[in-house]
Amino acid sequence: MNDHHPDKSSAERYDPTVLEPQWQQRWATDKLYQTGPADERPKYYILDFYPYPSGEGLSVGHCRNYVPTDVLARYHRMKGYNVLHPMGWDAFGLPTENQAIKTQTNPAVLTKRYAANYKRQMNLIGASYDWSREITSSEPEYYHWTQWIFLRLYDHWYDPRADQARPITTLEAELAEHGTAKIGLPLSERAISAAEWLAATPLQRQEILRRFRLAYRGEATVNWDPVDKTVIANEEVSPEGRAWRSGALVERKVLRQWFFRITAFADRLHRDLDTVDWPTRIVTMQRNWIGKSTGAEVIFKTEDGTDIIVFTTRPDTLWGATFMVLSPDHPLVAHVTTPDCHATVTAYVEQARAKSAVVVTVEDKAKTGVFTGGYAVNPVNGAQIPIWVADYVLMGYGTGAIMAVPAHDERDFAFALKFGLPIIPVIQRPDDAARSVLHPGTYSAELPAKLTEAGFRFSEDAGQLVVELTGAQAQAYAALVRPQLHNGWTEVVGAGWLVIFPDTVIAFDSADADARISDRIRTALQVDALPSFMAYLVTVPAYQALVFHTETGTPINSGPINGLPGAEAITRTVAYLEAHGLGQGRQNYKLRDWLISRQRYWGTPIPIIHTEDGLEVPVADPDLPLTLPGVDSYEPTATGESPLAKIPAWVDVTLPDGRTGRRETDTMGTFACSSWYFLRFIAPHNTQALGTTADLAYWLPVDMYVGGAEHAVMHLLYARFWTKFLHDYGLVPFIEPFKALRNQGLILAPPKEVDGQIIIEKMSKSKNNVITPDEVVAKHGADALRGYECFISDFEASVPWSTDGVPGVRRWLERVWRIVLSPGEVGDQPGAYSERQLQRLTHQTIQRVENDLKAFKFNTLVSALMEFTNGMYKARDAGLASTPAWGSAIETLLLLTAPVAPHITEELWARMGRSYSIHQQVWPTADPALAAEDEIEIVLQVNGKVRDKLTVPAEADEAQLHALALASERVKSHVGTKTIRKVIVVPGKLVNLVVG
RNA sequence: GGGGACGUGGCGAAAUUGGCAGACGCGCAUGACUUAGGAUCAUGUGCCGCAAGGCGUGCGGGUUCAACUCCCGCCGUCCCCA
Repeated sequence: MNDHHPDKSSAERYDPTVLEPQWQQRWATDKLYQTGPADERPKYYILDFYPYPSGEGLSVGHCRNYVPTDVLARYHRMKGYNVLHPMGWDAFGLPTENQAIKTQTNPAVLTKRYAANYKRQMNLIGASYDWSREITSSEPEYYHWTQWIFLRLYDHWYDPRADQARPITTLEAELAEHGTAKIGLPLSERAISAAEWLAATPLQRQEILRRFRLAYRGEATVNWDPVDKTVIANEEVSPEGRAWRSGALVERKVLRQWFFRITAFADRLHRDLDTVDWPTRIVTMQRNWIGKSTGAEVIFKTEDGTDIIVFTTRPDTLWGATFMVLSPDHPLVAHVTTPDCHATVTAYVEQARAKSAVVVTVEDKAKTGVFTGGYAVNPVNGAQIPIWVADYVLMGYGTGAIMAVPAHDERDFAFALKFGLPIIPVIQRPDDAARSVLHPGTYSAELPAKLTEAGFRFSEDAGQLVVELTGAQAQAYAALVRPQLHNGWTEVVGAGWLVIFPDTVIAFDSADADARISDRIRTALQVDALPSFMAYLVTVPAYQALVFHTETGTPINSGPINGLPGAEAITRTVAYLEAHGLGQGRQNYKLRDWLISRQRYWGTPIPIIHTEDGLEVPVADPDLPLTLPGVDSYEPTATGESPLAKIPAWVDVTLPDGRTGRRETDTMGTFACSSWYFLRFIAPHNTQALGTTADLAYWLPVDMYVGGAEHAVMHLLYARFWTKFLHDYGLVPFIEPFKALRNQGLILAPPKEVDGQIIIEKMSKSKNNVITPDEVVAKHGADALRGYECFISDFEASVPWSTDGVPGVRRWLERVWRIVLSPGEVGDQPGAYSERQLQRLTHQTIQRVENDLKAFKFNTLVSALMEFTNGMYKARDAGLASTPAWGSAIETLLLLTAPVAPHITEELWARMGRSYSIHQQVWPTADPALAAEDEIEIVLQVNGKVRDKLTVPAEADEAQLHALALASERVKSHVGTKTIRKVIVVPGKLVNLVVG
């Protein structure tokens, strides 16, 4: 190669717009990225969240994850892995359907058009997807298997003893023999006897099995989206009660809907989060969503012996339960209400229903509730406690009934104060803090001196004494104070809990004591009504911080569990309840079953037929896929029925046995499709099966799954659920679908200045600030775009797009271009850079790039390559371009850069006469010996400040460094006459002299 | 209200996890070269100061020979849950 005027010849200039399409075409022709079958190589399955194709196409923000996953795919191919890197389309769903209605176009046509555009853009940026495995969830070849899984779920139940899903036939056999006796149902669920099962009609049996099937149709109060005219899942409702997609205020309706029994898998979904390499943020969000709590069901009996089951996470506070609260929807409300309370209770329940029918609101409203007139018995202490109805207890959580322990639960405390119910502390404060207030004129003049003498700390203000105590001192304090009280009373509050009158001391330890204390105080205060002692205490400012706590601790006033440590108090109470038939331990979850019904056209049809006599008949496997009919109008009906209901030719069916029926007209929400798509990439064209177990076992789980954090709960939770079910079913041998997960940060619009203020907002079509990959590629090429997508910032950080960033990366690529094609023969700075240095840089860069890839640090990976390139310019100026180290450096630079910039490296590889394709070469191996430094720079500090730097052999030991540091002139001048007190030597790093 | 994350030059950001703060890039400045189509190359670029030197990772404390990093308390931004 020659050095004559290298830069100006146009043939030599880097022109991505010419070379990129050429190589893309060649790769496609050669099927370079097509993944073969399972083989002996280790596999690497790297997957992007499959996108919902919209008419707007991809922005540079969408490429934020497509580029890094592509880099990883290319890297792993070069490392010798069998790489699966597929792409498909999440194609069913409302946006496309709404678009179809608006434009009077078939949604399948729109989907094809949008997906084709996405695919074009992905190819434009050089993504190496295996397009032979492309899937589209709205096509019958795909949703055939969505329906197939639905039917398997329908045909299974969850056996809590085996902790796995089993065929429904096993349940039927068990019901015929034992009923539900051995299944371990929660107390709050109605048991079925074998006799009852055997005597049941088919319709009754269907109702019983519905309680167990993993896919079931149940009546439920659901979230109705009045804009999209469909039901949506709880997860799709925002905390403000708005629909996730449409933004409409959600209404509540009672409808028959299809559900998946995800709650059966709640514990495994919670537990197995321990086994995945996911961002902790996402793991925490999933845990919170599942909301596991451990506690107990407790049986409270009403006066007539009816059981009311409550769930509590704090069985240790049972002795402090001074009233009960039922949800307005609780079935026993009418039963416990006495005739004279009937009118108020009925009115309250109706009003509560009306409130919740409008909006799902935040639970922050004022406490409301009414007394039913009924009483229940506290099972552990026999106390009669009133039963109230209040809307702060929700039917959907726990059992819809609670025992109220106002001394240790915030909502109960507020409720009890508002309605004058007794509040009895039953858990010792862990800090044992207590206080006593002595009012002016109630105590003798000698008391302050006596308190001081006895060692009590107190403050005095205008004759009011506030004494700081511990619970342990309460009795001694009472003995000291009582003789000095000549008027009124005082009390020990917080721990120790005593009321001290001149004539007696009363322990505040029961509802009974509460009544006696309140009586005396009421008389003393000369008030007409004082509902409870606590109602008085909360009016004393000095007591406010001490009257209430929610911590676990040692029980007091709690009979047999008094004095036990908190955790043991809970287990002992549960054991006590179980031994006496008063309750049982139980896990509870906030997670609700997954509502899958959508009253819309553009979704997977649910393969169930309803016969005239009310029975559900699943569509037989050979009749799958059950395809969507072609229709002219996609408009949803306002009645809560899907548009499919208006197509008799599709809806009305005759079964082989002659019965007639109607097809289910609800379709499945799109989260059903996305709950298993990662499995279909293994066998996208298999018409006989979803996939074979052997292939699924080879390719899965997904090794690296990359997408946005907005799917933290819904998609990832559902996909995990289906995976666990298919594991129990025997199709797949793994329990978690996604081994590792990473979330890309958002790319925002470039900052713009409006009225002197810098504004950064999200890219959106409506704000007209979207930057497309098309425009960037046209200007600077795909490789520059890819490089900048990597370089822009840490992968997980949100960051505005900078229009100046791409040219910077492009300049680097041009430098690579020139250094490879026109290295020059002689440099003008001979000796400034050594061959050994170039060699070291080469091998250090291999190490850095590889480490950065493993750590998902694509930004520092690119800067390592830039530094490598800069180093090569230095080497060239030093005249190293014809050395062996040079050739190796050039080759390494191209190989390391190939994943980030596949086009330019392929072109340069070819121009160097190397064999096609660079993407099929072996990744270079770093030699630690060649990467090692033989000289390093050591920092010399005096009192922690850098005063000098030394270059020393890398292996210099502590003693040598010590000596060199003391010999440094600059160090000496800073030490001066001061004494050296200490010398810290960190070999390879620094020497710090501590003087003074 | 509870939980979590973050806060570093003019800008995007690095920092092997307690050891030289600001790598790399953008921008800017100066120079070289050139009939410049977003050129290229070299040098410089945290702040204050003529300098010696000092000050610097949101603010205030603490631990340590040594703190962007660990601890405590504030302030601010964002996210999740109520």
